[in-house]
Amino acid sequence: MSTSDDLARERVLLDRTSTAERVAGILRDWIMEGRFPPGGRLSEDTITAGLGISRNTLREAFRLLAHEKLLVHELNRGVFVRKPDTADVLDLYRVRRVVECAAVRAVTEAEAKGLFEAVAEAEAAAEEGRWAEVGTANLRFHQAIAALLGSPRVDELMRQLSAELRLVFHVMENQRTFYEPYLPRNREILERLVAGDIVGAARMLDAYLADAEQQLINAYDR
Amino acid sequence: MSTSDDLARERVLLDRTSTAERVAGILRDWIMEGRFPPGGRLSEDTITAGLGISRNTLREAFRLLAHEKLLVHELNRGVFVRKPDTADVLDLYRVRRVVECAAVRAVTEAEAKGLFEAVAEAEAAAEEGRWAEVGTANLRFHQAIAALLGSPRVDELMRQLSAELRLVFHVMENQRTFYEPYLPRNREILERLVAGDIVGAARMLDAYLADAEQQLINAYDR
DNA sequence: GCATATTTGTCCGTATGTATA
DNA sequence: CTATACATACGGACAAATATG
Repeated sequence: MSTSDDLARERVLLDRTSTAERVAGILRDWIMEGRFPPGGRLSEDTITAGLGISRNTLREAFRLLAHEKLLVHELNRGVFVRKPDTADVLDLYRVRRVVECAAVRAVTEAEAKGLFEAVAEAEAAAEEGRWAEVGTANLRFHQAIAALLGSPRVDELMRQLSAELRLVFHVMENQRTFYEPYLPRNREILERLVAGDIVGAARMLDAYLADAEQQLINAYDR
Repeated sequence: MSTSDDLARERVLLDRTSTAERVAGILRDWIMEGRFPPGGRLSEDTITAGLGISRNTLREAFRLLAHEKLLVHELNRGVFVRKPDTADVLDLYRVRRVVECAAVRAVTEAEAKGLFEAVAEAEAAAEEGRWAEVGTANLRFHQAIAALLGSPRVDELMRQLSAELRLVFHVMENQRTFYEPYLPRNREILERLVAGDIVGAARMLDAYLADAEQQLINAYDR
C-alpha cells in the first residue's frame, strides 16, 4: 500500500465520526457553556427530539460524557450534569499542581508562543468585561503550560480537568472577582518562564494554584 | 428522610450497575488477561451471542472501553483491541514519571502498608514463576506509590495507565527477562521510602522508569 | 474491477422495572 | 397506594460501508 493511500485513509478516519461522537461533542459544548444547570437532568426524550436522533445513539453519547465526568449516570433515574463538590475542587487542584508544576520544571527552552497568546487573550477579554471568555483563555493558558511536557495523555488529562473546572465555575457566581486578581500573576509566571527562571516560575505557579483553590473552597460553600 | 434510608439508598446505588457497565467490566478483564489478541477485532455478533445481551447494550460497553483506550473504534469497521505503539510506550512512561515521582516527593510519613504487600507478592510470584502475576503485582506497587498523593483522580489515571501497560506487555513475549531485574529495585525504592530518604527514592524511581522504558522500546520493534 | 456476503450504524417499537408525584 | 413518567434492555429492520470471493 502506498504512502498516499495511507494518508488518504488516515484523513478519512479523522474526518468521519459517528453520530454518537458528534452528539457528545454538541452536548459537551452546551454543558461547558452552562446551558444545562449543574445537577439538572438531561431528558432522553427532549434531546432525541431536539437533535433528531435515536435513543440508542444518545445513550452512547451519554456513556462518553459520563466517562469524562461531565455527566453522572444514576441507574433508572437518568443522566445529570455533574455538580462538583468541595472534595472535587481539592482534588482537581491537587492534580493541577502535580502536572503543571512538573511541566514548568521540565521545560528546557521557552516554546512560549501559545502561552503568550492565551495570556494576551485573557487580558483583552477582561478589558472588555467578557468574564466567561477570561475563564476560557485562563484555562487555555494553563493547558498550554501542561502541554510543555509534550505528552498527548497529559494534554487530554488537562482538557478533562478544564472541562470539570468549568462546571465548578458555573456553580459560582461573581466570576469577575474570581478571575481578575489572577491575570497579572499569569503574566508574571509567563515572563519568568521565558526569562529562564524556572524555579521562580514554579514557585509562583504553586502559590497561584494554592490561592485559587483556597478562594474557590471559601466561595463554594455558599 | 432518615439517615438509615440515606445509607440504604447509597448502598443500592453502589451495588446495582447497568448491564453495559457489567459487560464492560467482563470485557476489560478479558482484554487485560490477553484473551483477545492486541489488534484483533471484537465481533458484535459473537459477543452478544456469547453473553446473551443485545447489540445496543454491547455498543454502550464498547464506548466505555474505547474511552479507556483499551479498544479502538473505527467507523464502519468495528472495535479492535488497542495495540500500543512505540509512541504510546514513550508517553505512558512520561506520565508515569511525572505522577510517581511527584508522589514520592510529596510523601510525608510512610503509609507504606500497601506498598510492602505489593512488593512481597511480586517476589513470591517470581519465586514460583508466575510471571503474569509478577506483572500484576508490580503494577500494583506503582499504583500504590501514586496513591500516596491521596488523589482519586490520580488513582483512576494510574489504573488506566496500568491497563494500557498490560496491553504493551502482551505484545512482548519473554516476560521473565523483562520483570526479573526490576524486583530488587522495587524493594530498594520501598526501603528508602520508609527510611525517609525521599530524594534517594525519587532518584531511584526515576532511573527505574527510564530503564524500563528503554528496555521496552528496544524489545518493541521486533 | 465487480458482485456478493458480512458487518456495522442507526432507527424504531415494545416489554419490563424503577422512581416519583 | 396508585398512577404516571421514565429509564433499561431487547429484538427487528434497513441503509451504508466494508470485506470477500
